[in-house]
Amino acid sequence: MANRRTLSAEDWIKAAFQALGSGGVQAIRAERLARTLGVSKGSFYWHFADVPALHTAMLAHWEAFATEQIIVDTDAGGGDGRVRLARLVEIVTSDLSDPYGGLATEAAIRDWARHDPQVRPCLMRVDAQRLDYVGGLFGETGLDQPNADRAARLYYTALIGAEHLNTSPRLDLRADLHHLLLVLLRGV
Amino acid sequence: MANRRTLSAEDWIKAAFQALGSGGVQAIRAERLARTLGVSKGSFYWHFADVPALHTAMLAHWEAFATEQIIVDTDAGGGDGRVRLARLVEIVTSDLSDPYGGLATEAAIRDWARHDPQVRPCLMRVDAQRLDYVGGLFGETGLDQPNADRAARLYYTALIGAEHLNTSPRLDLRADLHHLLLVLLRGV
DNA sequence: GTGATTCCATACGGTGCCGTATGTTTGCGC
DNA sequence: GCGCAAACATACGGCACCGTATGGAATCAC
Repeated sequence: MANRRTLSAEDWIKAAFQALGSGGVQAIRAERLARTLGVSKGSFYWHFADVPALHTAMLAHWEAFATEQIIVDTDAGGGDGRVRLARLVEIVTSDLSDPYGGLATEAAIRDWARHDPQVRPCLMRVDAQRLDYVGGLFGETGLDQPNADRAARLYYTALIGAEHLNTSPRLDLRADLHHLLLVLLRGV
Repeated sequence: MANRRTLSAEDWIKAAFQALGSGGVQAIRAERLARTLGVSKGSFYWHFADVPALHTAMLAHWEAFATEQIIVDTDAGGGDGRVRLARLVEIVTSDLSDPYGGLATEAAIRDWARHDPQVRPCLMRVDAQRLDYVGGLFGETGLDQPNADRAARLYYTALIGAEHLNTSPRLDLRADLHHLLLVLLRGV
């Protein structure tokens, strides 16, 4: 019983993302999370009005996090646009599963948005911001605007696809994605 | 009360896919489906032992369907490998939502596999068969084996990505995917 | 120290679902 | 027309969850 401090809303949100990643949206339940955190559900209903309130809090956190996380992770270590674009492949093909930013979380939210119209605009904003960022990186390499934008859309699409195909360890897409990057960088 | 015949297991499976596409795996419930079909749940438990039994029946149906559906749809209308590969773009970017083969169903199953280890091998087999087929189409266009395989992996990955990005009507990936196909067909 | 506020526990009624057990109708064999 | 099996309906106990209501400990305000 080392840690006996009181819980914060962020603790609940983090646990909720853990549940989201491992079981989908339906796994986010008040009583279940309470058991995981070792408290009663009375605690939950003090921090949140109800489960939908937790949902919106999660979305707000994730939107702020996911929008800049890709930028921070990609810029870490420096390098020019080409190097940073290549780093995106490593990020996507590595299966680090930390909340909030893990791949399981991302995939779960993308699936969540498919069944909940409230989530869709949030995900669309994140995608749009990321596309702008990736397009900027392609622009840094010397591509003109239309080619950079198209390369960004295709590259981002392939990365999302790889994210959803990582269930199969047989097909290792890392080298393929690097090759795609090379092709796209040629402008064509 | 026009239709008063008795239900078959396929009727239940079709309704279950409908629920899967619109609400995810957790939406597949015996009593819920019974209400949708206008019968009681006693009917369900006559056709299936329990809900997991329905799940396995669904997977068996989907595996047989999804494996050859892409082949049938793509070959419909004929054409050489290049034409058929282009047809894949139209299939993926169109949002026909019929069970079983709809895009929502496909995405839901791909998400289902992420949370249920029993589904994973089924999805892996489907992906492998489709990759072989797409690789064969690229081979028909004159690419050598390694290039055809790599093109198939990248093309299939991008198609899957587009499938999961179709929540956003803003980015119309159709033209981009056609462009990617042109690039991949050049061998490189 | 005591009043208020924070943070949580406990207890409650209600709902939706599961799986089973058993009754009921319908059609077919003969 | 009778037995029989298919294809349901009905009714039951049980579970997991929701949200609320209320009580209690712990901490701070002053």
